[in-house]
Amino acid sequence: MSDPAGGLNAEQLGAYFALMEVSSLLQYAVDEHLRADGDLSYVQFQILARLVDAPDGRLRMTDLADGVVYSRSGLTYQAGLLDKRGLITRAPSPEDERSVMVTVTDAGRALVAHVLPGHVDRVRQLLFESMDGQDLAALSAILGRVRGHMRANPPRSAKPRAGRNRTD
Amino acid sequence: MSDPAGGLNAEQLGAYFALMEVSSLLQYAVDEHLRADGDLSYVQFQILARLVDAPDGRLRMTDLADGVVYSRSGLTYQAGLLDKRGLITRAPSPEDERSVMVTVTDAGRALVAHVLPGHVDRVRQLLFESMDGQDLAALSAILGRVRGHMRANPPRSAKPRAGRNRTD
DNA sequence: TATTGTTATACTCTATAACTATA
DNA sequence: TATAGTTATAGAGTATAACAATA
Repeated sequence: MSDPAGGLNAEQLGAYFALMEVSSLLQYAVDEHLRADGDLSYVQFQILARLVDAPDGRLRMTDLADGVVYSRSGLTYQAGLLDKRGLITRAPSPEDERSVMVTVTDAGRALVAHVLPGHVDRVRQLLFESMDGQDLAALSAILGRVRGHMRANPPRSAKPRAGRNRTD
Repeated sequence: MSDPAGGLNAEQLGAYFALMEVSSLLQYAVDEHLRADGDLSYVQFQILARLVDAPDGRLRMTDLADGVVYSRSGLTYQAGLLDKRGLITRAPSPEDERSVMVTVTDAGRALVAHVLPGHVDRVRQLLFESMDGQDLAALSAILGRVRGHMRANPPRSAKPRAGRNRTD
């Protein structure tokens, strides 16, 4: 039942396509809003939001990189942009001189606060307006489980390693 | 962040984050596979897959553009790459000389056939391995409804128009 | 040696506008 | 005039590898 000819049945295929289209449209809409309302990409917003949620508004670069899928250099690039705009500051960590502590500035907090209502509003309008409480509970449960499964089973090389691990 | 004004409750926020993470990881995994196994981006795979599904393996550029969110020039760019590799051909439509008919070649069909099993397998492993029949039915129903809602309510300007634009 | 982060570089992708041609 | 598609161009974003500094 779950593997006809090693593939997906019609319902699974439909769910897959629906998921891709929904997330794509949602991503597009949210990105557009963040850009128009705060001149932020979704990645930049994620970085700021994480910092706002962190104790003292600070995180190490490495901690920031976890969850944001990109490479280290990609994070450095984005952090550079945010730094230039005065939304974050970077300073070497006193505890470990190799690390860089990233801190949200007041301007950064203000921008997140400015952008958040509209952001959340788009998500509600697009994603939740056509769902009732039961749908929400079901979706939460399913996606939560899937997320856990995905985190546990990185398909091949979800994240690049620094050292050995070179086979091609 | 815990109480966004007029926004989402904790469960909604959690579902939103879960959706974004799941789709992001799935997109990443699928993209990686397509690139490794067929040197195709997800967009290119979508184009080829649409053509394979189309009658006679042919579609106009405009028809291809619908559903693939990108701009016309973006589609031209991608089609150019596929053309160069001999996976599609392009020829002016006999019916309407303005249109360009895109056709999958045998090589294009072969590549899709080559890549599809692994593609579908990744989706099954990542997305459906942790779901039972009930989950699948619920997810299908919910996402199908959300998709319909999203298609009916483009947030602002989901697709670019040729003529006059807003001034904000 | 391993880890943290930056830089240099090259490449992919996307969007805008100007352009051609057909209807 | 409106539609279909291409081209030129510019910009954002990402990945890789080489690099420096600290543990």
